[in-house]
Amino acid sequence: MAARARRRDLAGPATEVARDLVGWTLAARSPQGVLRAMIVETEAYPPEDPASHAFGGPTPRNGSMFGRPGTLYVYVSYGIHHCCNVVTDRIDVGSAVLLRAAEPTRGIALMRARRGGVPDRDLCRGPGRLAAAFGLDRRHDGEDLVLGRTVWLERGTPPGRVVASPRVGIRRAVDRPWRFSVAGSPWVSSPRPVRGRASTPP
DNA sequence: CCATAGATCGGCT
DNA sequence: GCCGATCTATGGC
Repeated sequence: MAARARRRDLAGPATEVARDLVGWTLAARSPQGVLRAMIVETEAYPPEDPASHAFGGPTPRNGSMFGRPGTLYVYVSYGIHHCCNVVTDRIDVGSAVLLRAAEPTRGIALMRARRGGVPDRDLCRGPGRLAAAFGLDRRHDGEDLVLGRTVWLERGTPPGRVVASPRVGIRRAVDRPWRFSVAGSPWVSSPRPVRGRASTPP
């Protein structure tokens, strides 16, 4: 059924992989069952990007960003939330894609339980919410999404046009349209992409 | 619908 | 000390 993401699918410039990952599925196995959600929003953080955690070189926090393509990088945001990234380039490069939002497809009951009765639309709408719904945290940092049996990716096709827009919540390099999302999807986090940036909305 | 405050941790980008 | 790749609750229009 679902074809797993291969190493070569995830290897390459973050801007390209970020666009490719829209429409793919993030999957995780827990004692209570398998969770799946279709990725509808990503952001690229290439190595030369001043807004990237990897910009200043490796540290204990971002070390997994410098791993192989397909490595999972999970960091703590604002001391409370967790955010999940897919490493996309060769070892020691420091390039990743932030998973920002997804449309739940399997294990929705478990996601609802974990997310405390929020509307279904908000289960995975936002990077912190996505990590919470999947139960991912710093313990999962550095896991291999290509060979991993608890967290992995499956290839897919976007359900609509993929549009580019400026990234959310950063102050440096705001001019780079490195946020990719499914145009018009209700599962995409706000602010919604501005029309007419790099692609045309429906 | 929008704006704002507070939570709470690690890096200094 | 300050600020961030965030989210939630609350109060106002």
